[in-house]
Amino acid sequence: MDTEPDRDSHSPAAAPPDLVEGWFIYTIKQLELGLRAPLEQATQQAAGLTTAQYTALAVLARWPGITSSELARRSFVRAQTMAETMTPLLEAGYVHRAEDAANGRRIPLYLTEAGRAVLESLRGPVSALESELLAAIPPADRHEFASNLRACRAALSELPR
Amino acid sequence: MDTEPDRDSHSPAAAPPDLVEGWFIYTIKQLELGLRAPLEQATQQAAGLTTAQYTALAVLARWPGITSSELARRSFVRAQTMAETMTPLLEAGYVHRAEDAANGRRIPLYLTEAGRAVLESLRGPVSALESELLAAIPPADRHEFASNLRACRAALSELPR
DNA sequence: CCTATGTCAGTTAGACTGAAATTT
DNA sequence: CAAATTTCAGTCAAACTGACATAG
Repeated sequence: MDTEPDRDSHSPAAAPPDLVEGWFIYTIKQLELGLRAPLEQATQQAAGLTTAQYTALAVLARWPGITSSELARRSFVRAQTMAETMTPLLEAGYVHRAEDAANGRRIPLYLTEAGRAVLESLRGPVSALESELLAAIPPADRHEFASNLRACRAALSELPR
Repeated sequence: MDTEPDRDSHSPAAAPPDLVEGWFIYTIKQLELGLRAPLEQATQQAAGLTTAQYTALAVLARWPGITSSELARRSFVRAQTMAETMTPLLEAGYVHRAEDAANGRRIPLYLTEAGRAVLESLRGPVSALESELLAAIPPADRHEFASNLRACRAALSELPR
């Protein structure tokens, strides 16, 4: 698996094995691309959601009362993008906009019961997909793997703009 | 970091902490989104490449003689998408199309010297970005982390279509 | 005949930038 | 006045589907 490629005639001096830096970056990109289709299928047929909407709901489930802008920052997209993602979720009644007494601009968001239900309905299909990938990791490594992946995300959010 | 969110009034019985499955899937998505802008900036200003083009070159560096279709499969995109990504790289002279004596349909692809050079010129900026993220992982874990991440990618490529 | 590669064409989800109004 | 949130509007890279010729 992922053995070294053949070094053939077109590689005069044979490129150094570490020519390809960025393995982490493009592996992440490949994973995201590869997950896109099966996740879209799962979320679409189980709940009529796009993956962007599913992700927004999932993050919102962890951070109830968050605003759309904050949700955008956590998700590494612009506020305008998140607003577009949220619109159908608000219309579908999966998300509720509350008023913030202390700040007229902030609009805290919450999952509704319907929103929680739709997320719950996706647990099966999404977990199944996730499990198939995580099955490739030794059980003893999984907790550490998860925390390291989250550590990368945290580092990413602290990058200079 | 990533502490438990407040359980507030809108969560009547307080959702179970594991309501949000799919942490792996949406963390991957967040990482890809968060990496998009800084990577685009690095590749664009150092070499005038898009991230898709950079990724194609990086994969091609590891698998010289691969065809566009095979490259597409490895990258989890359709053949048509990869063809579009390749076109500017061929025109720029970063990639060379060879003839396959054994099979008139297959067109093996190779990095040219210019292609290798442009990849080399990106090592610095890309590694810098990558290093900032990987710095969040204990050095002793890094090798294991890399191999586990690749294992997930391998599992993904073996998913039933 | 069936499959895979390569190519032309059109489409779309989901990001982006720009700009404006509102509030702290 | 500066900074942040929300919203309207337009744009774009980069994926998608469909169709078709050709090689094996």
